[in-house]
Amino acid sequence: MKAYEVIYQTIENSILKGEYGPGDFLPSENQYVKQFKVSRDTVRKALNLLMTNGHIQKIHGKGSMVLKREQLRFPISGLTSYKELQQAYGYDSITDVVSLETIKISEDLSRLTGFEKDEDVWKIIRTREIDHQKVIRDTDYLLCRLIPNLTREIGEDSIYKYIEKELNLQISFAEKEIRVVPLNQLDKDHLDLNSQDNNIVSIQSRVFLANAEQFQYTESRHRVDKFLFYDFARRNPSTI
Amino acid sequence: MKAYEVIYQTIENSILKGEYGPGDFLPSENQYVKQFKVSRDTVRKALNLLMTNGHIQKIHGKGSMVLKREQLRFPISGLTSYKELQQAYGYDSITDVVSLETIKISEDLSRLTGFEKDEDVWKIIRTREIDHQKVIRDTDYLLCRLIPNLTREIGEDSIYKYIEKELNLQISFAEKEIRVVPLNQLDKDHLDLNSQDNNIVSIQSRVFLANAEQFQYTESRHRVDKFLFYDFARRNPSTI
DNA sequence: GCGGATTTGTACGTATGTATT
DNA sequence: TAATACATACGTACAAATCCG
Repeated sequence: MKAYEVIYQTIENSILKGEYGPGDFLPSENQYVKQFKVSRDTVRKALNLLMTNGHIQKIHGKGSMVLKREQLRFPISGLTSYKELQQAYGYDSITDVVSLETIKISEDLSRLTGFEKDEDVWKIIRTREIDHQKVIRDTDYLLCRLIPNLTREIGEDSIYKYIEKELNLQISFAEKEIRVVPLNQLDKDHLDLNSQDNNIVSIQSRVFLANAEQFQYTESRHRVDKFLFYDFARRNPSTI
Repeated sequence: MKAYEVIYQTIENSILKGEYGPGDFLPSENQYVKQFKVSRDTVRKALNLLMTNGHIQKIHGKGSMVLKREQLRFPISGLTSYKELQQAYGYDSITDVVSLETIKISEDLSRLTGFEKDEDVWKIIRTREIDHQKVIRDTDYLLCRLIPNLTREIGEDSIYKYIEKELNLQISFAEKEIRVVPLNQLDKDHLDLNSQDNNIVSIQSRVFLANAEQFQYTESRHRVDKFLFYDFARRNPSTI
């Protein structure tokens, strides 16, 4: 592991363990230099990561203050996958693979997904059951060229885990749009809805690898009362 | 202006002008070192900023590729204020100040807003009219201690501009939650709603200064059909 | 209010590692 | 293999904000 990653994780753990609480100041950069026997540059990389992730606020001339983060959030931001969320928060949750097939991208699908026309893609539809209610319906399109094999088992577990751990592809960034749209027939067929519902939350995202190649388009539809988006944002992005 | 900011803006402008299109590679770091007569460290800060803002993707061993960003998005993320959005996208838009008063934070309000009990705050309610329809209703709470004066005129223009330009306070980060909730009576009283609407999008945010002091709590309620959240996110936050 | 100590921010330079072509 | 380009790491110097006596 890289030096700044080791330092990042060490400090993050000490925050998560409560060794430093909200409002406390971390040791100074120079103290960490001595502790880890690295250059200040390396310490600063770790601290800047902690800052962009919302753990601390660096204050010029004072030090690095630990922030209080509201717990038990649903961070759809930052590309966290459903499976990771489920594990992190221990939801009583089941994924059901409704369908799995390969199709060719049409002109309409090309506009929607961002994939080139005539590309071969996997199309997988899944529902997510939380507390014994089906409240999320995902439709994924994944590039066959990059993900040659896809099974129902992978779909029931975690596609992201498969892509990163098995295929060793590096998922890097995503564009995402969130809207509220009318229910459609597929929602009614596959989800457990409330009688007064006429809308659903739609999250469309295009996901890219480190080489800027798009490998996924997803629409994730959430029953409105089960949807919560939490975001931590900096105004002048993460100073560097 | 700082050296890396100058370089950032120069490169950003050349991208926005179309000098480099999607898929093109920027000059290498070393070429920028020569061009701007700075160290490579400084060039890298500028390029990393471009990367976190979604303008480019740096690819190890290859270079910095310009990404295609979908245009005309509504980036509520990144703390952009309503007024800035309006100016950027030229919406035909009017802000109406419904009420403006100072109140003392009660125990309930303390839990909601994150402010300490008994703090004095401004409470300002505003509606936003887009294309001649009132579709957004904002309720802001602002700390009197930090923002001593607030007028209807400032509320009609831009509170953020006032805070940053006039008071010279540095807005730094925010936590934000987005939900879909039932309409309430105030929504019905102050907004132009569609007959079939029974829900509204609620965005709650707590906003902090560079010294980690919270100065604002806002709930922004959007008519569902006028709500669009656009987000650009990196998986391993902005490498540094 | 001032000066000095501490702490973070910016900038420069150098060396080496790793991915791509 | 060699050249190029980005990534990591170390070190130094000075600027700017904060704190305290």
